[in-house]
Amino acid sequence: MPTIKDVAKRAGVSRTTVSRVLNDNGYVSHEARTRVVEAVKEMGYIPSAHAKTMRTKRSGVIGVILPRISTETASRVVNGIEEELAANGYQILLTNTQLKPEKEIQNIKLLKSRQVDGIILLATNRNQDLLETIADLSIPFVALGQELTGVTSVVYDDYHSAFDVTESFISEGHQQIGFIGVPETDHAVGFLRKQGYLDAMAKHNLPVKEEWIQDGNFSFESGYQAAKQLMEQAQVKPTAVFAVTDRMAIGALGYLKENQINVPSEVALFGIGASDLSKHVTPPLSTVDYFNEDAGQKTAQLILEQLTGKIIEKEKIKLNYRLIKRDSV
Amino acid sequence: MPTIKDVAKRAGVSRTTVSRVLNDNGYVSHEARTRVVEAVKEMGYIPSAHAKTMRTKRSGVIGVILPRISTETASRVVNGIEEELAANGYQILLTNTQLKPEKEIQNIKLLKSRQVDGIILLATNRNQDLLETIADLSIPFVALGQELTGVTSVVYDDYHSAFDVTESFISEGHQQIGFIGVPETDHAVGFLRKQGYLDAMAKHNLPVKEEWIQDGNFSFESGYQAAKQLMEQAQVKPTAVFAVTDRMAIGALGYLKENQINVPSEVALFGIGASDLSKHVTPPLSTVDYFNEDAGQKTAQLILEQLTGKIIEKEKIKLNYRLIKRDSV
DNA sequence: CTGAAAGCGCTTACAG
DNA sequence: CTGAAAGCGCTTACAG
Repeated sequence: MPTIKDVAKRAGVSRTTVSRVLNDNGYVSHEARTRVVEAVKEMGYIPSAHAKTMRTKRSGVIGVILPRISTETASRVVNGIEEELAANGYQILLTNTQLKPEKEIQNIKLLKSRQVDGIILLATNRNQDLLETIADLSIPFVALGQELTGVTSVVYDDYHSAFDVTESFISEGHQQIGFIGVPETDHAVGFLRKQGYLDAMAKHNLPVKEEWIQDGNFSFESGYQAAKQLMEQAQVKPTAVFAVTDRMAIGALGYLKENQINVPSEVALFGIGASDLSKHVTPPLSTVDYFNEDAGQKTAQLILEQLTGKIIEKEKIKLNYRLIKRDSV
Repeated sequence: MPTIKDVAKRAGVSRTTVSRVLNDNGYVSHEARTRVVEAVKEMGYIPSAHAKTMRTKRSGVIGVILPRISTETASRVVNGIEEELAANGYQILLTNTQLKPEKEIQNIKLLKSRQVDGIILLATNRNQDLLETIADLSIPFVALGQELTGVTSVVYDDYHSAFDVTESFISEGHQQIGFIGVPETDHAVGFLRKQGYLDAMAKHNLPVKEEWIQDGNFSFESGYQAAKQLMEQAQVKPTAVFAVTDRMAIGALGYLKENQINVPSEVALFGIGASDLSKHVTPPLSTVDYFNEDAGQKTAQLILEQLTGKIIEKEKIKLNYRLIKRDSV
């Protein structure tokens, strides 16, 4: 691998001059510039990003921490982030935590050791350890998906969207509404969405049976099992089911179809996520679009603002959403 | 940010000693070690990966170039790669080309400038420029998805799987079989799968009408349009349709259902990819499982072998596949 | 068992 | 317009 020294020698100039040509800053005579450009091309010279980073304290890389790499949501968010960041000359370094909270902290340190200029975390919890690690960090940081205290956060409107879904069921005449959630350690998906459901029910004076509330774990299978519980164990069977993710909703749909329970006439169904899947199952699943790409883009913009020093104080941004009603209701 | 110098001062030793403790190599007295470990903890010292890379010429990072980040296939492959690489102490740097061939070369250079120890490319074409760029590269390189001449490649068995799908239709009595492919610039998906289809037809002396062969572009919509062409334009209508990707197959399914064409009794349907989607549409789609995670893992293993110098000559690995027959046939 | 010094490949004041 | 020199934060012979 040729270095800047080799290029300098070949072009008959100093390293300083080569650097100036490469970065297009400072005065360089036309003739010198030409010789350098030529040498670079001839030698196939590629500057070392590490040396540059070390010297300038800027890597041009943003670290992105995902809970899991192979989910539609994550993919879309990353697309939004990537687009915005690439347009501004930044690259992404992706890591994933396999949903293990301890790996979040580990990954933050790893990214820091790689001198990333900022970190975006798709958050799934609000552990104290995590918050402390972030507080100790001296680089721009944005959390997406959970509101973290003291941290610039972009969040979906989990509460209101869940509220709206529930109210939409109610407005269609449903009174017994089942709920498939996830554990509340995931504050956004587990707690807030459930709260939206409960508050909507309460607002319309509809009692909620304990047995109507089931916990899943994001998987199809857990949605299937939750639906089974709902339909086989409950004294009063729900006429509508709200699952907080499309995957679980579709798992539930599988159970219902398997047992000849018609959707929507016997049980109406709603999910969240606007996944490709939701559009193509039969009947098409009603769901909530969280505009994940926009979320990624917005998050990237916040990082960029911090990077360019435009903002100092921590921001909280709540995103829009949209109910998509399809034949499952 | 504290550096190794600060730690050394605090611990009352030289940088050399700190380095030895950090990397656990060379002799260090128990006492000195203890002081260093303590200083590191107290100061929250995180070593600079860049400085280390620069000095050692090893970054511990493997670059992975994806055509698109938000596809199920890519996600699964990355999962397989990540798992294998992480287990061996390597990290991943992801980039994506947005399906633009010129960005493949650009990304290779970018990764090289970041001193990655190796590169994995999920390939979509076999351009001469690309091959030359790879040949000039002096680091381990593995292509996945296309057989690239002179490059260690891991490929799916596009030809035989397509052959088998077609023969499976034939064995069920189908004689008019439509085909939804992609342009042949994608040698694996465009050319080989079509060849498998054609050869299976030929083997059974079944003529193939030109109008039975349609090109899509991987999208649902293109599958929909292709099916429309197939069913509305063809003189002799197919009784079975083979789409080379699940997305296109499901697009086709959309068209068929919309037009009350029963699947499978009027038109049988097969895809490739074993996507989540395929399992959950109605009727469930028959498809081919390419075991993407295993593919990623195998690819990572090849990179690791090159990294540790176990192999020199270029390898070609063809992966297994499995037909999954569901109610769409 | 320990440390001084060189060097990885860049950029950036500084001096001319 | 140009270059010599210092320095970014590490590791690694080498010498003791």
